[in-house]
Amino acid sequence: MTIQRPRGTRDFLPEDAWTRSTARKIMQGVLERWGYQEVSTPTFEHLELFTLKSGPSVIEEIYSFKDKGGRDLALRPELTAPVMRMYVNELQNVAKPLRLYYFGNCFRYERPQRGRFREFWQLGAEIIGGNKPDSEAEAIALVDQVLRNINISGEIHVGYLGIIRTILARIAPEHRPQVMRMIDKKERENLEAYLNEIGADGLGLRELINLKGKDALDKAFSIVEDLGAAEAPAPCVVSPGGAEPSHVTASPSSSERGRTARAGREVAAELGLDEFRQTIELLDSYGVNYTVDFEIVRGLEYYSGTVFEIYAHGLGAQRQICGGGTYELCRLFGGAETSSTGFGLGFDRIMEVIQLDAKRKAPAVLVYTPDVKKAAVRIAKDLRERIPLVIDVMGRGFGAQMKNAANLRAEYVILVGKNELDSGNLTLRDMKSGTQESLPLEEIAKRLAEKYSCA
RNA sequence: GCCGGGAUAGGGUAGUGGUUAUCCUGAGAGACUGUGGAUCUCUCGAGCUGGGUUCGAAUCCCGGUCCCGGCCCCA
Repeated sequence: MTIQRPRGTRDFLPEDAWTRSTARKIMQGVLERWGYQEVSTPTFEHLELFTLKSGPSVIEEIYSFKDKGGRDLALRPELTAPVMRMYVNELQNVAKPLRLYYFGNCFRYERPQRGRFREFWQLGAEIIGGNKPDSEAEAIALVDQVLRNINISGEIHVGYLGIIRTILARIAPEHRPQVMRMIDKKERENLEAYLNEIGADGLGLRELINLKGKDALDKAFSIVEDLGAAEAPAPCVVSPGGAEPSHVTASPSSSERGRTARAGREVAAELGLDEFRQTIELLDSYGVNYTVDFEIVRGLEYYSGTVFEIYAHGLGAQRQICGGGTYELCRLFGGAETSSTGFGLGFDRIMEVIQLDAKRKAPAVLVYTPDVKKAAVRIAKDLRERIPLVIDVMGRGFGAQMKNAANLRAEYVILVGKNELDSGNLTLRDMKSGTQESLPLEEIAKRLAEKYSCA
């Protein structure tokens, strides 16, 4: 019996690995052109980093362990928390905004299924300390561009949490997590029944989450105007999984507590709905195709403004390939509060649907007669300064080397034997056409370098 | 954690309780020490695992592992 891979992990064979790294390079190219700098953090962190962000219930889904010094550690289940930890630890004093991106493997203890593994890769970006609408539009436009560059089309759904938080404030705190969960899970009937049961229908919540597409924003304004007529208690915070948050995030409007009966426009301003409108308008300027969708809530308390998700077609049950939004995490990790906008892309799900035009080019092959092996090795070493090239290490004869070169799908073969060494020119063979030319080494290197540069 | 379907050479597969477990592909050697993916010959290589039923199990039954699809969850 051979040793198997651990459950939920994968091997990437050469072809897969090439596709993955090619796609990653294309995506990183876009991020670099938008001025984002790559960062990288440890594969494991203190468990507390993740429970602080997502609540103690995440321990169930995390690979955690005690090390030999008795420390509680965890393989990272995501990368936003580590990156923000790094920011708080080491980058708080650099000029804002800070544009960072990351690519790395993450680990979750979950039941594997399509598009879900125990070791998976995330690529994401964070823009720290920017002006909210501008940052939000940039983040969404950026991820849109990243996906375009690898020929992935997805539906971008953009939502906004300000209004929902305000409506939730009119519901008793013990009911809030459940309501939020039902919205997130799109359980409409359950939600309706539950709202009736707790006497919270008529707050405009159902109307709000049904708003989709072009007119959604205007209609949201009118719902907010209706809200303005009623008393507006303090906005609330919802904790994940019903856990009690020990780290309540300050809401922008908490100082407004107690004020009553305001005009709708004022409420809208206070909720940042005008800011959301700016975000939307900037998205139009960027030329992004999106749908306004107030049903996107991303059930987590640290999201504070615009939130968005992207869904790909042809992926089965796990079709979300991107999630992001504006959040407040710095204070939670012991830093000065700074709002950030970011997104994470599920790299593996993207790899399930990606179609790349390019294919890996096979290296050139240097075929030699066994009597000139030592000279052939020196020539190969020179050529490798410029082009990918392999040489026989099996002790094969000339004919067998040719056969092997053909099997490798090599497009070019360089022939070296006594004739070549005597004449000072090498023979370059084009394997497709079968034509051969006698050329100096330098000329061959130059020609092939061109062929391989546009790979 | 739950439901359903699977697992046979490196990859893809056939077989139905009973001889030496099929076929394709792959890999290595040779025919062939200066010219190709062909051909021929030879070689390598397999019933996930542990129990049970049976004279006999790759085949039937049970447990486990892993894979696939879905549920739960999804930072």
